[in-house]
Amino acid sequence: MENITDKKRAIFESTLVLVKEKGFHGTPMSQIAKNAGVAAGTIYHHFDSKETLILELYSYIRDKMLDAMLQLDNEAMNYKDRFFNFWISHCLFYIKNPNALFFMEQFVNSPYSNRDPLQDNERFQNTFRDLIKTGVETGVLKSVNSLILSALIHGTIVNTAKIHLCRRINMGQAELQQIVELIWDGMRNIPNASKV
Amino acid sequence: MENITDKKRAIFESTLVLVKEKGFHGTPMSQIAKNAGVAAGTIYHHFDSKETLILELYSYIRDKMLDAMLQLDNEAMNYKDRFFNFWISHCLFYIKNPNALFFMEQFVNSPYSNRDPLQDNERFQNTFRDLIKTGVETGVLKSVNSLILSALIHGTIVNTAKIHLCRRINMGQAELQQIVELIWDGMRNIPNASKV
Amino acid sequence: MENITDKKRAIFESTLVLVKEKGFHGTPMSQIAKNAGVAAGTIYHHFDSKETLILELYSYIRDKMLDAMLQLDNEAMNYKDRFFNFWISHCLFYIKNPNALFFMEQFVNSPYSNRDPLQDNERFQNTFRDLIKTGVETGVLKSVNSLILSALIHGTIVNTAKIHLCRRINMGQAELQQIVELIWDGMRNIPNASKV
Amino acid sequence: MENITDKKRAIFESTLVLVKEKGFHGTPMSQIAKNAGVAAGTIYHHFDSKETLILELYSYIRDKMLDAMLQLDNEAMNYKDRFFNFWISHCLFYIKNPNALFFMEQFVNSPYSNRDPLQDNERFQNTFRDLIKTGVETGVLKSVNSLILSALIHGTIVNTAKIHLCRRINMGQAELQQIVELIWDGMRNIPNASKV
DNA sequence: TATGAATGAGGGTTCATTCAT
DNA sequence: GATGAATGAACCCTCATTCAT
Repeated sequence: MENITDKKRAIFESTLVLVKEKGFHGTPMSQIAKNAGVAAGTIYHHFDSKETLILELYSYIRDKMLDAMLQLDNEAMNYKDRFFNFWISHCLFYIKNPNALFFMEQFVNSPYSNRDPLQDNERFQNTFRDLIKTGVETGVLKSVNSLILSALIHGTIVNTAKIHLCRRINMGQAELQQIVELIWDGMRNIPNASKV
Repeated sequence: MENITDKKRAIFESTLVLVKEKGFHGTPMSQIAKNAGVAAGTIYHHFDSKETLILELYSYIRDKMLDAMLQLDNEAMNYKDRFFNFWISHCLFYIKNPNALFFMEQFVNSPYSNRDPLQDNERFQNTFRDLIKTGVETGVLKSVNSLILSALIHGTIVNTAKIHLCRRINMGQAELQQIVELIWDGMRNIPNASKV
Repeated sequence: MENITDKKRAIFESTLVLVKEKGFHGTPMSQIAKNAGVAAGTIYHHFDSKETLILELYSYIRDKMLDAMLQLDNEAMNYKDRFFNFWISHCLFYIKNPNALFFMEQFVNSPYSNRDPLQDNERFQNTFRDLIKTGVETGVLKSVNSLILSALIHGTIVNTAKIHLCRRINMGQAELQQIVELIWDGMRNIPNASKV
Repeated sequence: MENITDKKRAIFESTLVLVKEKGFHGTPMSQIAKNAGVAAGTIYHHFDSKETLILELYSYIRDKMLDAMLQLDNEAMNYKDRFFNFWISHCLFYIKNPNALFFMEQFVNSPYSNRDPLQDNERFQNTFRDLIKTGVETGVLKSVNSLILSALIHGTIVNTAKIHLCRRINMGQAELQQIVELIWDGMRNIPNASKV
C-alpha cells in the first residue's frame, strides 16, 4: 500500500467521491474509470474486481486516517488531554474528509464488510483502543469492557461529525470541546456519581 | 399504513431479511417476490418501484419501532427512570429486531435517504427528542443543543445493539444498565463535574 | 357488428384515441380499460385478445366510414360530379375523424394487417372501386387497371387529409376543389393530352 | 453518418428486416442483436436506446435514398424528363428496397415521428420539392401550393410501389411510365383543361 | 501497461391475460 | 356479465469483466 501508484490513487479518489454521492450500487466501474482519467480495463490491472477495489479502498482510507491520527498523539501528555486530543482530532478528520466518513459508514453497514460492522472499523483504531484500555486499567476510566467503551466512543465521534455535515449544525472548536467534555464525564471513573 | 395488506406485509418482511443479508444492491426484486411467495409483477401492484418499496419499508419499520417505544413510556415516572427506560427498551428493540437495525443503518447511510443520514432517523424519534429537550429545559441534562444530545444518545443505542449482535459480546440487562448509567453520567447536569 | 353494445363501443373509442396518441405498442390494455370506464378483465368478455380488439376496431371504423360515404352518393348525378363528390366527402371524413385516419394508417402499415397494406383498405372502399371501374369502362377515365387507379386516388385522399392535419395547411372547400380538379385532370381520358 | 462502422451497419440492416416483418413492437433488441451478429449490449455502445436506434435508422435510410435519387438527376434535361426521371427512379428505389419502404411507412405513421407523418418525410425530399417548386414557378405545373403538390406526388410514388409489392400487380417500366404520365397530366398546367 | 469496444448475464419493470369473487 | 388483483414471460437496458490491439 506504500508504493501506491498515481493511477491507483486516482482510481481510489474517483471511487471515494462517487460512492459518497451515489452509493456502491450507483457507481459503475466505467464511471470510476472515466472520473479517474483511465480506461475501464485499466482498473483491472490494479484490482481483481470491483469488490477488491472497494476492499482495498477501505484499507487505503483506514491507513490515511491512522496516519492523520498518529501525528497528533503524544504519550507525554496527561491522560485526559490525550483523550480529548484524540477525540477531537479524530472528529475533525471526519469533518474535513466527509467523503471518507460517508464511504466508511456505507462500507461498515454493507455486505462488503463481512457482516460485522464493528470489526474492521475497530481494527483501524487499534491505537485508540489501546488508549482506552490504558484508561480502564489505570482506573481513570470506568471499569467497563474496553472494547465496548472504545466502540461507544468511536460512535460518538462519527455521530458528531455527521451532525456537523448533515444536520448543518456547525461544530467549531468550542462545540467539539463541549461534546468531548460530555463524553468524558460519562466515561471517567467517579465513584458514587450516578445519582440524581 | 394501518390497513396494510397481508401481501404488502409479506413483501416488506421478505425485503427486510434479504436487504439485511445481501444489501440493497444484492437483493433483486425477483428474489423478494419469491421469498414473499408472490409473483414478480405483484410487487408492482403495491409499490411503484424498488425505490418506493425501500422507502415505504423504512416508514413501516419506523412506525413499528415507535409503537414499541411508546408502550414502555410513562410520563408519571421520574426523569431518570424514563430516560433509562427509553434507552434500554429502544436498545432491546434493536437487539430483538436485528433485521430492522441493519436495514435502517444501511438506509440512513445510503443515497436513498436523501444524503441526510440523521434527518429521517430523527423524525422517527420525535418522542425521544422531546424527552431530551425536557431534560435540558428542566436542567436535569447538560445545557447542550438537544438535537445534538438526542443524536448522540441514539448513536449509543445503535452502537450498543451492534456490539451485542456483531461482536457477540452479550448484552444482558446488567450490561445494558451499566452502559446507560455511563451515558447518563455524561449527559446529566453536575456542576463542576469535568475535572480529573 | 350491428348490435354493438355500449361497452364495446366505449372500448373501441378508448382504443382509437389511445392508439392515435401512443401507437399500438404504447397502448396497454389496462389503459384502454381505464379510459373506457371498464375493468381490465371486462375487455376479455368482448374480445379474445388485444389483436382481436384491434382487428375488430378496424372493421368497426371501416363500416362507420362506409356509412358516411354512402350517404353522400347519388347515382343520378353525372360522373364527374359523383367523382368529385366522393373524393371530397371522403377526404372530409378523414379530416373530421383524425383518430380514425391515424389509426387506419398505422394499421395498414403494421403487421396486424397481414402484410398487405392495400388489401383491406381497398375492400373497405368497394363502392369507390366500382365507381372507378365504371369510369374506366365507359371511357371517362383513362384506360388503366382500375385497381391501380382506385389505390392511387385513395392515396391522394389520405395524403390530402394528412397535409391538412399534420402540416397545418388549411384545406377548405376551395383547396379541396382545387386538388380534386388536379386529380381529375390526371385521371380523365383526354386523347393526345400528354405533351408539353 | 459517413464513416459508419460495419457494426452499426449490421445493426441497421438487422433492424430494417425485422421491423418490416414484425413491426417496431414485435422486434426485440435481443433479436436485432442476434441477427446482426453482435451481443445485446453492443447495440448500446452505438445507440442510446431502442428509440434512438429507430430514429437514426430513419436518417440512415433517408440519406441512402437521397443518394440514389441524386445520381439520376441532371439539370440539363427538360422539365418533363426530369420529372419523369425523378418519379420513376424514386419509385424503383422503393420497389428494389421494400424493407426501406415498409420501415419508413411504419415510421411516419408511428408516434416515433413526432406526430407529423409528413414533415420528416418531406425534409428527406428537399430536392424533390425544389423540383416541384421550379415547375410551379416556371408555369409548367399548375399553380398550386408546391408543398401540397410534392406531398401528393410522393404519395403516388409510395402507393405505386406498394401496389407492386403488396398487390402483386407487376409494375414494369411500361406500367410505371403509364402512371407517371397520368400524374403528369394532373399536375401540368393546361389552361381550360378541366372539362368533361 | 493501457485501451475501450464488446460481451452477456442479470437487473428492474411492463403488460397481456387469467380467475376467484 | 363484471371485476381487478395476481401472474410471469418477456422486454429494455446496465454494467462488471474480458481481450485483441
